[in-house]
Amino acid sequence: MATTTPRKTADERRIAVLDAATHEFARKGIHGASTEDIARAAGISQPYLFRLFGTKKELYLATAQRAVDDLYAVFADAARGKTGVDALHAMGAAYEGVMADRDRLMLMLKCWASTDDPDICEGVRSAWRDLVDLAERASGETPEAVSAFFSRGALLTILMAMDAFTRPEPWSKRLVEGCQQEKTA
Amino acid sequence: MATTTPRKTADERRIAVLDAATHEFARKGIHGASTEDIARAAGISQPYLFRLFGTKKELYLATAQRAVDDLYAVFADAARGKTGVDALHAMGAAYEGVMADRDRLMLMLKCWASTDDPDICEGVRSAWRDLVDLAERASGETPEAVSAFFSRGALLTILMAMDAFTRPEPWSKRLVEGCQQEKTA
DNA sequence: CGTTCAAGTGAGTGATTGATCACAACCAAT
DNA sequence: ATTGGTTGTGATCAATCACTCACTTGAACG
Repeated sequence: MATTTPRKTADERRIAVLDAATHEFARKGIHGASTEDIARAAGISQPYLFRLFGTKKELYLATAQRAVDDLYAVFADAARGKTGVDALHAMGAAYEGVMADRDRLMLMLKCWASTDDPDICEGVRSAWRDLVDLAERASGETPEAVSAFFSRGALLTILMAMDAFTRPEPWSKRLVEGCQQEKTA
Repeated sequence: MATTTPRKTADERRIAVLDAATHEFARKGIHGASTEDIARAAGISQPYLFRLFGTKKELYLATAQRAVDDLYAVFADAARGKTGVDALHAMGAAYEGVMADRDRLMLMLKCWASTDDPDICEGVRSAWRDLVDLAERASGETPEAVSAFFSRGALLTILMAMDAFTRPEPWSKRLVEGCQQEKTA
């Protein structure tokens, strides 16, 4: 009656753990989320999580890295073959798709706010450096336009973090609309 | 030889605790900071901290509330007697002064990213509602202008969180300059 | 002095958590 | 069938943390 236990490769488990960790870290942050909850959500035991990732912080860094790598890929795909404001518009439109994945965006926002840990801070800086470089190279636009692009992204991310889209209010709707209307004049 | 222990009022102690809590919460967040560290930094024992604030979360909410109240007062002062874009410019200039207080800004950013707790989330929403209302009423500007104002503030806050001002890099300088140059055309 | 109330703390507690280690189960190859 | 490597876990530990309780110290007042 012993049920056979189908095994999976360590890489499959790693992905499952990263998925679970994205969800948990996005809600409770690195200090609030527990490795036990993550392991349970990933369907493995907690000791095995440490075997796969060594340390809670390493797991956190890996989770954040995957999120930002995905975002970079999305932006690069969107901008491919486009130049100027077209590239920025395409990236902006792509970001709206990214925002559907609330966990991933919340995780990144939490990272941006995690200045206490130098390793996390360094990862965030290099991620932003890459994203800014991509936006500048793909669009060839002025610093003003690039800044406006990232400014809007920052505001939209914060608005999404405070549930402004699932529980909209007049003021938040106005902010979002003001964000989307770009120089229609 | 027993040194006299000069006593202070509970309100004085509360302020000292709020100061210490602002610093600790700003760096490590609500889950990462410990009440013992906060109490020590405030110069009192940890049990007395609980007598003064009841709960760690209540202390966190009080700390965040004070920070946002201060910010609101700064904006209201800056905009007093001004209208239109002048009001927004004055508020923007005042925000640069606010950014000198890194702890307060980091605390607010951490709050914006704290979506897991409904109480904190509600406080953040009402704080933003007040700030947006103030900016709209004081300036009377279009949603586009108000959104641009808050967008820039969001980006600058995130940039400050990742030490972009104390450890500037070319890409971050470009972003900041692009933020400051507003419609010079 | 004696009373009273607020300020303040030492000592502890139950619960959680990151991390470790010994050990078991499964599978492929010789 | 034995070997060896990978997957996977139960049990446990040392530390930390939010929070409590009993208790003490100081000051103002009659």
